Amino acid sequence: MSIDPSLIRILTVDDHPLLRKGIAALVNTEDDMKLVAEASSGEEAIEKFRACRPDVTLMDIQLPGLNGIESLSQIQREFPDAKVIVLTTYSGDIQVVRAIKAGARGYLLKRQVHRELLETIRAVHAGQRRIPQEIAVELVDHPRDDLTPREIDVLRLIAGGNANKEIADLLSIGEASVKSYVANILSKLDAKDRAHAVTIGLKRGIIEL
Amino acid sequence: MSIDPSLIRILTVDDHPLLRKGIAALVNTEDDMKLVAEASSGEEAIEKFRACRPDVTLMDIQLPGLNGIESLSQIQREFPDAKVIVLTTYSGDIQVVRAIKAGARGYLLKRQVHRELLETIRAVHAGQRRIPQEIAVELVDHPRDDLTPREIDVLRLIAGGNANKEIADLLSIGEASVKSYVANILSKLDAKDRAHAVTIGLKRGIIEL
DNA sequence: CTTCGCCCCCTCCATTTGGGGGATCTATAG
DNA sequence: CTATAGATCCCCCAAATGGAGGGGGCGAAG
Repeated sequence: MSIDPSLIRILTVDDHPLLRKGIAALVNTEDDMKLVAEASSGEEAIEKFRACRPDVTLMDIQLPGLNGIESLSQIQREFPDAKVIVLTTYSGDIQVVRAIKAGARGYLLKRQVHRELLETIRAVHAGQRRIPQEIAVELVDHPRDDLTPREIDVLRLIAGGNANKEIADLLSIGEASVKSYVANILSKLDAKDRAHAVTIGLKRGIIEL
Repeated sequence: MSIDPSLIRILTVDDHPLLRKGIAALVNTEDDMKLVAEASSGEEAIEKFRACRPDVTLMDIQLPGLNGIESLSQIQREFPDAKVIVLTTYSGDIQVVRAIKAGARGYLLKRQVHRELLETIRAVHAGQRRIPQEIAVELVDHPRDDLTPREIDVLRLIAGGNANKEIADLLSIGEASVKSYVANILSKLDAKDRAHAVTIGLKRGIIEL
């Protein structure tokens, strides 16, 4: 029962069973990799990580519920040398910045993946970082301030079709405050109006549908 | 080289290679199914369909580029007895209605899929239809008119942060026309304002990010 | 301690939206 | 032919928006 030191033990985290199956199928055709666990939520990811101590973790950041980045940070806190590769569907995503800040070693778009996935797993396992150029550009293009929690609240309510006054009531603040939040949001997101802000917020993963 | 009549020959259409791999892995563990082709775009789907004449086609409707529903309709036109199951990520989706109108025999959310996928494949292959309740409810809740092409144009431009006057210029029509389109959009989508319309449009799959 | 960021509140005002109407014209379906 | 649906345009008007200022408190980080 000795452990082959060259065998890369992998944990996958994704809420789509089919995607996990796809990763499993891909990984298990490789001699030097082995899928040791799967998780479908942030909480489960943390549990499975504790239990298995995988060499490399492949993690979707847009998980149902609240976490994704959260569970990534927590894993990093507990296991500072955890090697996590983030998988995502969309590229233009502020989540990327957060993921990298939270300690992700690699970043991949679900779309490309084939060779890249295997290469990235091996590179990250070898201690390297793999952030695709496409994403690095994003980081330069949008060094923009992240929205504050309150601003995100407001943006979410905007997306829900609430007028400033309604937002004010819902948040128990004055309409004037809402207006200044909206102004900040538009400025930070470089949006032309609230509808545009919604589009950008969704694109960047600041809010969800 | 005789063809086993009980063997269900399957074509998968999805732009995510990993997802196709997942489906492949799942399908190939079943004795009565065989994956005979894969496509990653609408055009490719049509080609592959012509070439392979699969018994059942699993198709994602949110394909890159323009098609999805388009290629489904085209396949149905050419091969009226084609059995297509539509796969999608999100549920609240007007695409569903279109897909069903276009001749889809089954409808599945990527999320659930496991048993359901196999069951649905077999059911559809046997000539049945499989529209989950969850979706059927949508159809009742939103028997709403689909947006007209022009309205969709306008909605897309709204999402891009364009003011009515800008939309008018971009479409080379009068601002008054834009205003009436916007009014129609708000009414049809049951949206409170343009920002809300964007949210709903994205949720229903009328427009994309 | 002092600064800075976040959060809250305010006023004034031009511009834009959105909700009522209604009116042509064209193409297509019954 | 007639009805229907889509695309285009028009008016009026109340309400909301967004852009420009301003101020103040509070907590964390320097």
